[in-house]
Amino acid sequence: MAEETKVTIDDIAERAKVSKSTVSRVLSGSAVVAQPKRAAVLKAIDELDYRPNIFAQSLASGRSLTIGVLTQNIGSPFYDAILVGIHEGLGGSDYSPIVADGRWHLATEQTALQTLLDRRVDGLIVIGGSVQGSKLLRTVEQVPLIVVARNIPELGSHCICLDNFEAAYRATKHLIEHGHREIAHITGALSQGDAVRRREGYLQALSDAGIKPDPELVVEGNFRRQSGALAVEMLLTRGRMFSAIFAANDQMAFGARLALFRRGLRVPEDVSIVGIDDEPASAYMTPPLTTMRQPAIEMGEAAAHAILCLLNDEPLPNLQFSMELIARETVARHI
Amino acid sequence: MAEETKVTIDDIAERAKVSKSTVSRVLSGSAVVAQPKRAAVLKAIDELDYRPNIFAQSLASGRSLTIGVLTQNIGSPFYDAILVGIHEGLGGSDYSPIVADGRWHLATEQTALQTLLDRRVDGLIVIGGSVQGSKLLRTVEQVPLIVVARNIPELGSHCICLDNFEAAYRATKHLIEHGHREIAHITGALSQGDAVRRREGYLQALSDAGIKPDPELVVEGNFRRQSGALAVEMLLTRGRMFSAIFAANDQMAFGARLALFRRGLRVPEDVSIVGIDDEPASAYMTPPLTTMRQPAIEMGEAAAHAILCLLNDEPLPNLQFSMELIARETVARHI
DNA sequence: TATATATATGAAATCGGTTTCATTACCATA
DNA sequence: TATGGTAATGAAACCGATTTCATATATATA
Repeated sequence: MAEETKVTIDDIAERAKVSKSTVSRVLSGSAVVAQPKRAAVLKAIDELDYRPNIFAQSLASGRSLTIGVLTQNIGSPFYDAILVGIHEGLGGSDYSPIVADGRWHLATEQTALQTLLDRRVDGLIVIGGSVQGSKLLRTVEQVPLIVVARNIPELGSHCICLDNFEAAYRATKHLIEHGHREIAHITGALSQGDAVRRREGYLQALSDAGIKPDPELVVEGNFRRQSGALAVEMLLTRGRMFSAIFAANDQMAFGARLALFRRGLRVPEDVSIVGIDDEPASAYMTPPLTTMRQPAIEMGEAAAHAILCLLNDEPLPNLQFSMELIARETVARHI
Repeated sequence: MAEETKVTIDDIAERAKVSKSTVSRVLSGSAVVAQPKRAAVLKAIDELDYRPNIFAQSLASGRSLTIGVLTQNIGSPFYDAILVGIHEGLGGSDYSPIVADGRWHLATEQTALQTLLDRRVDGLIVIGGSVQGSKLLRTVEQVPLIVVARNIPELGSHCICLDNFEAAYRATKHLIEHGHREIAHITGALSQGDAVRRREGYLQALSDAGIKPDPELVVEGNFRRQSGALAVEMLLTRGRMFSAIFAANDQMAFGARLALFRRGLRVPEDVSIVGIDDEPASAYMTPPLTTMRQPAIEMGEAAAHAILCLLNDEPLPNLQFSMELIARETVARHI
């Protein structure tokens, strides 16, 4: 491409009249170097605008200064928010994240994981996903691992996740407390544990309130907007009455809200809605969506910090988070 | 961490009874290897589950198999959509993207750029941003570069961008054609060229229709939802009548829509809205937002393909994209 | 059959650092 | 003054691949 007079550590050593060992030492601070020499080295580095070759560094030291991030769906607000947090949390450290996308597809996910491992990441953050815990367990022997937004019992303390059951329970209870009894539920993809647990929380809240769950009122979605709209259509054609909808995430709540709009049903006057996530767009739905807030950015940051701790053999900080009910304007009292 | 009997190329060579040169050759396909030996090597690789050390590869070959992506705002739907496209476009190739975030902050952006360069990326994709063209021009001498969502004249053919002037012109014209004459405009952050060009398109469309632009009807936003809401508040307090709003992006259109809702103004009966971007959420606004579609994912994919072409010394494909009007339900005829 | 050419392979150099180990210089203690 | 210990430094080995170059073998040509 161009002149590209590559400056190497030897050039610095020569110019500073020291050995490359010494240059390496001032670079990494791995040993004390006499002040005059250190100064000479620094000066040479500056004058030649020297940039250590990261491959050579990695090869020799065995560290890549890279954190692998395995996400499931780039472009999804919730997952992206976690990524934001991770970037944030890694900022200032020497580590750069390198993210691979599993696209909620097992084979893709495994390939992505392998790619990350092949790149010899120093740490791994897995967001959601469906790779078996056992496989991850094997991974954890190779590289420090933190799991976000998914609970893997075997990995207990290394998981940053929330109580999905409880979140759903509280969301549903919120509706019940507003007088609703016919509460529909749009589930997430039931192949995912989170979706199942949320449904259980919903069911439990109903029975605790003495309401007999009606199977006709729950329809399976897939966590995406469109499925929320479809679900409402289905609910409506089934003909069962309902005064409220608990959607397993905000995306589906948006979809549901649009479908209701199409049918001329008002929110919240005719139908109340509660979602889960509190993604950035939720506050700007019309009307603003009542939802259970997942602190996605904070969780991402926590994951980054946790990985850094693991890398420095420091004890893990507290990784507990909980959901918070954000009562906005999509829930009305039902008479 | 564990047993970790690292398998190296020498182990493979030994087991397959060939030299490491030969192993390297079958690995990279850089030269013909006799069938029996090739088979032996492959067998050994498989049996030992050998994974080449990427640092050693990179150090020796000078290639990192890594594409740097400099974005400006992880978590923003539009930018994230481009990232999705890039991931998509790189999938299947041997290259992995590594993304750094400039956060629309010059110093941060320069640091991020330097990080990417220090990591010796083989190619660079810059999304938006404000680093001077001249600086990028110097960068382009070090590494193949593609710029997305920003036009840098000096880099002409390496830019994937759209005609913002025209998009704004057509969006405004769409409103005019529906009988609107008092059309407000919420600009983006005017420190960004895109925002300026969109405003110019808006202004031009007005004058071409013989409408005298009213400075009171344009308010500066910053491309974020909240600024859209604020802008509407401001417009309303100014007291100037307007029957339509052209927002420089969808995010601000969402904000505007919420503010109108708060004031009891109906969309589109009382006020029509047009945005720009057509981000995924736009189709789920209530009512669905009329907007100019930017093919973000496609642009990201094109950027990835273009970089790959550059890397293979192939000619660049066509990088022309254009915006398309997506007429949904936020524009009504004004009498 | 002798010679030229092409093909497959291995030995060794190289990429640019880190790290071990030995050496030297210096200071404190006996 | 002799001895032990410490601190700073350089030489050289090493990390694990790619690539150049030389060599041996096979094939084609005269």
